[in-house]
Amino acid sequence: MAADPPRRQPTLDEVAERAGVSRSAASRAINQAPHVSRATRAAVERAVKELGYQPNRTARALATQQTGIVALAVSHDAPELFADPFFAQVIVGVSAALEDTELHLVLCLASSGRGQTRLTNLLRTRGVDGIMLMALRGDDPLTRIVRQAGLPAVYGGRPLNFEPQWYVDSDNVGGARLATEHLIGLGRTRIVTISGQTGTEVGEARYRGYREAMIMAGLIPYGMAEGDFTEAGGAAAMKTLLDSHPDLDAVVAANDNMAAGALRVLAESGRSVPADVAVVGFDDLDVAERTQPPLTTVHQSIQALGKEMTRMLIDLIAGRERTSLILPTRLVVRDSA
Amino acid sequence: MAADPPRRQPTLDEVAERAGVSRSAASRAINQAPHVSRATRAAVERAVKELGYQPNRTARALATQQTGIVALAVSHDAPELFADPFFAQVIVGVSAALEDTELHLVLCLASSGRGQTRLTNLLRTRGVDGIMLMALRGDDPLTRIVRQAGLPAVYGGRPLNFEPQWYVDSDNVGGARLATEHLIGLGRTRIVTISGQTGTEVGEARYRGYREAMIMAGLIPYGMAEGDFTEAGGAAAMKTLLDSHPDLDAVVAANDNMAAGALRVLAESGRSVPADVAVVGFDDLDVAERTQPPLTTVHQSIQALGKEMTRMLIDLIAGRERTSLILPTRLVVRDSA
DNA sequence: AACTTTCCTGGGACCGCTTCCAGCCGCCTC
DNA sequence: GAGGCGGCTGGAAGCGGTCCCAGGAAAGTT
Repeated sequence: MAADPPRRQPTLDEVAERAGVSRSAASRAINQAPHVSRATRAAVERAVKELGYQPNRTARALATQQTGIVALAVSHDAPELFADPFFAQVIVGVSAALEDTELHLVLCLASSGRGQTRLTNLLRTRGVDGIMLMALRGDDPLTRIVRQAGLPAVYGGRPLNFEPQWYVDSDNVGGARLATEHLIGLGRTRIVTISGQTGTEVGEARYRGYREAMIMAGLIPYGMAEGDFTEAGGAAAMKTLLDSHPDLDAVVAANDNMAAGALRVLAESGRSVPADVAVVGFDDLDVAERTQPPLTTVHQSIQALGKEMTRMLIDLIAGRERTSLILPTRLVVRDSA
Repeated sequence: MAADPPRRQPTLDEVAERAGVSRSAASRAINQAPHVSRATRAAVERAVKELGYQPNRTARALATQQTGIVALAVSHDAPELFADPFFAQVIVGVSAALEDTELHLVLCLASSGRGQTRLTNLLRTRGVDGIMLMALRGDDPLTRIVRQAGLPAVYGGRPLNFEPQWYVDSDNVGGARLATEHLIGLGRTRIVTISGQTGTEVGEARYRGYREAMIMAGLIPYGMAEGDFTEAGGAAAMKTLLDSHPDLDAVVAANDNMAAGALRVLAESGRSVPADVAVVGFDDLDVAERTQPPLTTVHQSIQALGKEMTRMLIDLIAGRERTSLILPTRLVVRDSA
């Protein structure tokens, strides 16, 4: 089945023998440990080179009790949702952070019951040194599983109703505030918001940011409709708001997809953006550049999120102290506001 | 650093002791091996339950010489390109196939030199039982690395200039033929094509399919411009073709992104689709449903690709015979042709 | 009742590496 | 020149499983 004859990899014993030293000495030399004479080190290095030796990962893991593997678990109702570019961005960030370590990444799509069982096994059998979790709801069984495993765990975003000990999150409140303040600075006062699901932390946080900014400016939160983070949901919410608040002059959408939906409905209703109604989104996904007009939006770096989660996990595994992290967001001004 | 006191997992010895049997007996009972009395099995099962025992993955791996891990390596010039939904689809397929096995997936973004080194190490240190490779160019150093590792390896798609022993590929030639024949069936004769990079197997194969269909219908391949699989590239190619063949009446694009670019340029040039010019794409990505008009395109299931690759790899690891696989494509007729 | 055969059993080697520890050596100090 | 101190060294005990094998008990055969 293997492409080449499965010629066994040389072992440490063989290296030691060839170098004329003991296995312990060889091990020490290979691991750059102290208490190795120059001569020994040189002999071992030569033997390693000649034999093409590579220490066996599994054996080392068994001895050190460290697998050199971290898990990234993505929990989602339907595995198809994994296709969201969001996760790809996270993975790119994670990989970047892993790049200058010896760690490898196992990816767990833990949506189904089967997937969760597999993940549980992986943790309980000590198959990984630590884990990163994304897209959890507060009541997700994964949180319990992870807690029980007693392994370092870093959350991406905060589940609702549960503050993990270690997490990395975008500053959703601050971002929404930024967006709203921008509109206020433009002289808008009848500012409504299209929120995400109120059952999610992101949804709640961005809504909170909008409210805070309004109140701090002495304005009343003018109107709100709940969306579901999709283009269609944004469109529906926009219609509702146009009915209830026909004189609105700006809208803060909790993400770009919904903002795109809102733009579509506004165009259909004959309002011009940004003249009649200013719109700002959130996320700064690709779609934001392609809407008509291009979307002013709040930028958050998903890659950075993945990278920081990974760095944090690495530190935790190494036993270093860490505290949770909230990543800044910034406003990207285009034409819609 | 761990959330809970790192209370050691119970070991097989402890289970054996508690069950009042030897370690070997306990091992046999746990692994459903034969030669275990009902009494022993029951005692062991009870002990396992009481202790919450889970065999240590690493120790087992060392003894069996099987890690229970497979790698999916993605080689790409820039890690950002990983954000292409294509890979997400592959991963979903792979995960689905892995779901009813004990195998786990490690994901390797092996674009950079660092990434390649890491992958090489993973293979040479026997960190995985097998590997799947995607998006390779024929001269990719990975092919050599993988060959040397002597591990079961399955390719997704065929690199140019090199036919791997085991691969799963979509029927690109057949798909492009299907698309072209559809246009011919519609009575079009001045059919041009926007190809992918000629340096890629996919690009070449789809171009070949177009040519074959034309020739078999007694038509001459009317014109060709090379794109790069992006929307912008497709647009540029379309402009070129409109200049050189102003009377063209149909275009076969080697993927949906380029087809979308072509549609845009056609609209700008005042031609109506499909009345003046019929357009068909390839891939059936989400974008195909959202173009104006919705795109007739060749559907290939990327998830199926991932799934089949994984099944093949599992078989190879188990020592079963397998031969490469070419997955069918089918035409999805929408409005653009 | 003696002798196979069958089924279980536990002992122990082994997978390949890390790491503790006692011992050895050379060198410095007084 | 004896005692002390460090740096290296190899032996051996681990990490936590799998699995071969010899042997013992129970069952079946004459």
